[in-house]
Amino acid sequence: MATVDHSQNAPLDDLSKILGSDAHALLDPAVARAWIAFLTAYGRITRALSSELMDASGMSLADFDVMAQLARAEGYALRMTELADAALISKSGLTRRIDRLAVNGWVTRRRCTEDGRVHWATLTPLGVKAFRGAAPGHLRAVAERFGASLPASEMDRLTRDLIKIAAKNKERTREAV
Amino acid sequence: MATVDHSQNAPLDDLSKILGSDAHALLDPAVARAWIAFLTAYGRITRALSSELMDASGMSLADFDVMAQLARAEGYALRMTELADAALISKSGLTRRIDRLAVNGWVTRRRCTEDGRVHWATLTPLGVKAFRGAAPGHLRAVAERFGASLPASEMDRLTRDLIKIAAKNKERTREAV
DNA sequence: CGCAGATGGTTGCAAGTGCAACTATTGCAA
DNA sequence: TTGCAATAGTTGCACTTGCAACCATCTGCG
Repeated sequence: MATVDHSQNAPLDDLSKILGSDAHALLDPAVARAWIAFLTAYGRITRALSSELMDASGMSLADFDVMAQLARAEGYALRMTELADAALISKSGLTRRIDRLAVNGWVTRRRCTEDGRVHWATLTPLGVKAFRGAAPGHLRAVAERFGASLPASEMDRLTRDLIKIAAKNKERTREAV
Repeated sequence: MATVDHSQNAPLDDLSKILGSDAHALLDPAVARAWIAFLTAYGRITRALSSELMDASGMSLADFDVMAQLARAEGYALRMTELADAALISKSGLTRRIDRLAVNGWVTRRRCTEDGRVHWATLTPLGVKAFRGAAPGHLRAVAERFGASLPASEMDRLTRDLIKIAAKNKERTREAV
């Protein structure tokens, strides 16, 4: 899940040994450092949050995401495709995730009467309860692990930077770099 | 891979509906926005880089990471455990990844003569060649997708922020939030 | 009508993953 | 020496995942 390096010291200098001195021309060392920090931060924080959430609520991070999407939706319901897009997972991944959530009784799948192709995933009352149980601990954990690392003034700037990065990579199709 | 929300507008306000007004007490809305932006940026960028790398070099992002670690190591060799730590994957995951890289002829596994428990994973000449072939495109893609999103002045600040976040989550053990 | 093409979801498959249990080897102590 | 604990890696297992192929349903055009 990480690339190039994970210690914070000049990863590109190390690669110059094998790539030659044009390594710096390919990737600015400052960008390389940021990239490594990004991957490291992501890996550590999701690993920690994921096991905390699983221990506390028997819910994977992906489960929580899907349920959170439903929780904020009108009537606690979304079409499968909408939900997959919102949760950034593939359609097939969602199909099986909903299967599992349905086994827990947290979500139901209803065929749409107006368009027989469409299925609505809906949070059940039990699912609402499970989400209400899991959310406080998880949100607090995000606050602790992610929010508390930076002063509030930095947070908005970080958000802006990340949104720019996300925007630049919005395309789902990947044409030549 | 995302949590709470993926659109940029006030995710916590949406959750107040189900969690009650104390949602804001659990997680500052500014932090929630940053968190969502973080997850979205990560998901999009790794997805894009991953398929570009695979198309161009038949190498997964994880393969590249492992090979990059070896590329920067003394003699292009590392012990299995060192390598697993460096690449942030589990020992078992590394065992199997090295199996696959070995099938390609990119890496070999040698038993250490001094300590029979230890195995050295080593980049073969073919592996060096493969890495040299893959790296320029991948590094350029990182520069394009990640680096080019922000002015150079922002990049260092972003790095500092991310390092702080990573540092806060360094522990491998997860005690109560 | 009626059938081609688009759209929504699910399933087959071939991976990848981590945890826990296992094997091999070493090091140390009685 | 013998034996046991620690260390390095691998393997069994159960679970996820995404892609591509597939089935079901709808839409629109002839």
